[in-house]
Amino acid sequence: MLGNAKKKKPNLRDVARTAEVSVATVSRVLNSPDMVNATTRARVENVIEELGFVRSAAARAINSGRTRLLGALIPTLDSDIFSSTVNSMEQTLVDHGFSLIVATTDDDPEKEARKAQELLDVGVEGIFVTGLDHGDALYALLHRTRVPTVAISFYDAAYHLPTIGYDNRAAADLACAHLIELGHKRVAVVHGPLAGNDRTLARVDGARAGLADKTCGLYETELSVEGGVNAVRRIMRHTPRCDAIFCLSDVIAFGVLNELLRLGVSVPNDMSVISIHDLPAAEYTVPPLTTVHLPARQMGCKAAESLAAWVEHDVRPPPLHLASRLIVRGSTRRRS
Amino acid sequence: MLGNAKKKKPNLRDVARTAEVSVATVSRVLNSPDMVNATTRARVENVIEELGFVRSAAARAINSGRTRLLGALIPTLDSDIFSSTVNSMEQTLVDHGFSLIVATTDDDPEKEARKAQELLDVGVEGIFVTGLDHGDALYALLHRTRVPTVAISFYDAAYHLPTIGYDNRAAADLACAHLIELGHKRVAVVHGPLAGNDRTLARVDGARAGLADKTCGLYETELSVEGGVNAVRRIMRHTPRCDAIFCLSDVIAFGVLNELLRLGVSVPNDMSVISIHDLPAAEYTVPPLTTVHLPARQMGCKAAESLAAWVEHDVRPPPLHLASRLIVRGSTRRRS
DNA sequence: GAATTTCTTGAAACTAGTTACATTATAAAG
DNA sequence: CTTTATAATGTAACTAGTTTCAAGAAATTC
Repeated sequence: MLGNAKKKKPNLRDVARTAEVSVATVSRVLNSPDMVNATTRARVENVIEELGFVRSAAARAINSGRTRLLGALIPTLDSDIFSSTVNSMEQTLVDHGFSLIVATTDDDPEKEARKAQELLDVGVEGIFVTGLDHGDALYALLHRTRVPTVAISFYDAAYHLPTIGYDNRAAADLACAHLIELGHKRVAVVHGPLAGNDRTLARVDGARAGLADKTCGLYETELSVEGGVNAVRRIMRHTPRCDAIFCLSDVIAFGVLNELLRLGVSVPNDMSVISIHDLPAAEYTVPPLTTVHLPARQMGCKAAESLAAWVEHDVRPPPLHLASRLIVRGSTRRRS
Repeated sequence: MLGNAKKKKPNLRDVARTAEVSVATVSRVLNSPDMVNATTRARVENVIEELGFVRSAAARAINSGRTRLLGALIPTLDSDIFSSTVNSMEQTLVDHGFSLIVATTDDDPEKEARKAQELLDVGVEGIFVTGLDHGDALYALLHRTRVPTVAISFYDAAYHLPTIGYDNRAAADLACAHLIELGHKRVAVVHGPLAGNDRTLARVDGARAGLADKTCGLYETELSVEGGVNAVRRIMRHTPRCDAIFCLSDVIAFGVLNELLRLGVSVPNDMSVISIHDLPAAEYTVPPLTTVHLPARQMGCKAAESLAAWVEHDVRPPPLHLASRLIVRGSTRRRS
């Protein structure tokens, strides 16, 4: 079983020789069968089958100058936050004849630049990056190679790359406005890691501005359910008298909700909880989570279409703002 | 801004001409700089920089016969179920110098075969498939092209492809044994769609066998939190007197837990809930979820290593069984 | 000072396809 | 029975790199 792969794989010339036709004819059988006489075609097709010939993608690419490959630089797939976006990206891209290479960066600029180089090495024709804040190495690379690149998860018309996403600051504002309108006075803000994460940073800015003096502390934690659980423990130690917790991401909110429940803190009676993202599960928590909906799928879809069009027709897409909107459910309540 | 991409991108020959050296020298500067005189190298490097030369991945691939691309056929990324596996796959693959193309199949054999063809068209050297049950078209394709392929999410030593995964049936058995040991008599089983999903099917088989006459109904629902919520509603209508709910997937269990809480059914006092997967969030539900741990990350990692080695050194990996184990937390309790 | 070794470099032949152009044969039109 | 059109196929030149082999120059050894 080990040594049966000895003979190298056949190429176009091998097929041509065996079928006693020219390479051009074989190529025609592959690409425009109608041009080839039915008898000849059948003979060639038999030989192809017989030899197990598979045409080299690289050789095709070299002629067309096209690889039909796009790359996505994503912080991580190991979280609901990006996986749905990547999913819809991939689905949309297929319709445009592209394949998607995913590369995770862990929000590390160095890793990101390295992976970007790798993407270019394998020949991607376009790149998706996440957020606006990237290392100089990446910018230099993108500039040098002029690869079409769109930035997702963040809308900023002034950015030097087309951005397709939502306004993270505005999303935080929406949530804050809701809390204030409900009469909240002491809001704890829980957010994921700030290091290298401009999306979170923008949300924190939005929260700071929107809450003004109604804040009672910023809590940084991991971007996970566990992170939310831990944050609640800290909040209860430091500012037990706060009346609302604003989570800058749904996954954190899930943990917060669970831990509050465990501690016997009633949501929304004793504590309001609000968040940003609106993951599918947000509708089914207890109580259902009030959150700012971010159109993650739509973003994946639009970004895919934009980059595909850019690569295909050389038209740089305009930045696209996807509106976020507040979804009021049961985790927030008016204070008396 | 539109018309500046008129001139085509420079190639090796252009660089050679401008730098007044041969193509071989330019190639050497790129691949083995030490062989080139420092002065010449500097000159060539300047020209490369100046012209913005980027070497064609396709042309390189054609010579090496390598694309360093692998493809993964995954039901969906839009769920925690596969995203962590894909994430660890990608991370591991990078260390071996491969890039990963993801292709989602929605558990549709036709879509899967189509995407497999697309993967081969772009030149992947190896493929990951999910589960064991695939369409004839896919098998034919894999057989014809002899691409190294490993099947994940399912261990079966007898399968014609190397499998790397856990024993889904045994995982269900583990959970059942626990329920029975706790004295449960009436267990409702909630599972995701069976159509084209051999993993779920195996778990259902395991549950049927393990539970024997202790079952009180099989409930099929969507593989989501919402699916779990809906299932509870149906269970309460049809078999309100059951004393345990066995969810064949954590995401369903999350919904089940939430809906039971909303209905005031105490877990584990009135109802035990057990599940399979052990997603990170399972530790932080209320109560913490008793579940069978599936080593999803480890699977991604091992699968990546196996396929990388197969492609690289032509050694077909042996099937690999990853043990699942019961994690007893707070959602199950002994019946009196 | 001659012989040998090492360092650089280039010409040309590869890799595996696609495609423009030429050629031949057959069929239809005049 | 030519002339013209059409279909089918082949030749060879592309695509963009890598690599082998040989040659020339410089450095080292005898």
